[in-house]
Amino acid sequence: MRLSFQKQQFAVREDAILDAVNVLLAKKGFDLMTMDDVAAEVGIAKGSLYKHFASKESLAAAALCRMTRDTLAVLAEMSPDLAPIDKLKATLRWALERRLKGAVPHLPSTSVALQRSLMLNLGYVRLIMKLNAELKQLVIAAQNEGSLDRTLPHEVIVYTIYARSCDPTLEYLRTSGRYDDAQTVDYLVRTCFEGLNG
Amino acid sequence: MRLSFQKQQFAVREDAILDAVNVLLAKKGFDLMTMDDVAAEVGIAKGSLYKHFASKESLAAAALCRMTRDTLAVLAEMSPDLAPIDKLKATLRWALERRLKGAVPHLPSTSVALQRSLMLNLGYVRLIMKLNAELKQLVIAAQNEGSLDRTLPHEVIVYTIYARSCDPTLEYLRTSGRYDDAQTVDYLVRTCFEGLNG
DNA sequence: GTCTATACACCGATAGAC
DNA sequence: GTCTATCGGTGTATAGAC
Repeated sequence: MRLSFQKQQFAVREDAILDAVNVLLAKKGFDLMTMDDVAAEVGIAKGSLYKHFASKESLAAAALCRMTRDTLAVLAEMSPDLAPIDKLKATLRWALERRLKGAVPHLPSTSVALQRSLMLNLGYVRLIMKLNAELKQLVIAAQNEGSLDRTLPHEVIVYTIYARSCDPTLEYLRTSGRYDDAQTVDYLVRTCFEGLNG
Repeated sequence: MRLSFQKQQFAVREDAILDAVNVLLAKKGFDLMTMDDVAAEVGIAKGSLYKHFASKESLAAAALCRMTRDTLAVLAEMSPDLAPIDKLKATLRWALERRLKGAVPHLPSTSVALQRSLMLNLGYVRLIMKLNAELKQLVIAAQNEGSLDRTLPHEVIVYTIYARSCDPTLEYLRTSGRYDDAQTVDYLVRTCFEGLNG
């Protein structure tokens, strides 16, 4: 069943809003992002935002949900032949490349206020738990293959990969200007899995 | 030359203010920390804060300067017999244990606003550059000894250690409640240097 | 130097016309 | 559903009495 023209327009507009939110979250963080900023970036009035989203929190939650869904889609589309360890590396690589393109990192550890409200958002919690479960399965499979340290709890591994995907080192290396993007991403992925000792 | 009683009182009061700032920065982050919060935590009036510090930014900068000085002191007091790689590990371990005790992480990657103002604070920049220089020397020495990967730029190594000291993984593992503090710190230090592959 | 009181600006959210 | 206008609340910083 096709969507009506109005519904399509509505969906397109909403996607544009989420794009703006993504840019602003990456640039200023949740606490410093204002609804005026979002409205200006989209090019609509502030009041109109509230016809699409009930609050600033739900706006951010929607943007983060979309990104989590994208991550799940990337995982789902990977070749089944790929080894678990390579799937994990590819996912981290994808997340870092996406951040380089201006996307907000996965875990909004930047704002306690946002974290709190997200934990109350059922849709977001459901998605993040699904992603956690898939990553956990990959970690366990990689441990069984011997490509990840068997003595580490999978929590430690999953969180460490998450953290690396949000790592400020990415920004620091980029602003230093000494390495191109591909090289930077390589360094981050490699040191995450192989360590600094070499 | 001894300080007058008044001067001593002033210094003690100022240290108490910085303690409060440290607690609040760790708990709420810079953007959400208010001067009312600080005043309430110290137990003085908000107006009095401005007799000690000119602005919220300079207040946060002073707290971070104190912490950076502490880090430099820890480095200075280490036994000269300790291998460079072990000094680096011990420094990371110290930073993580300090965070577990409620201290703010070194790099305020949590707030773009704070980062900006800090880069304009000459005192802070001088301290952080001194710390960077010392860490860089340790990294190079460790690379020469073969205990750190020689193919990695020292920038990558130094930033990665910094990032690990601020890593949200610490909070996640703690709130999971599955490991005690010592175990948690061990996991973080070990995976940083040895990687996840084992 | 500490307090109370306040100036001034900004933000999230809403109201109401079209 | 989009706009303009505005309310209520809060935050930084300052003024002025003591």
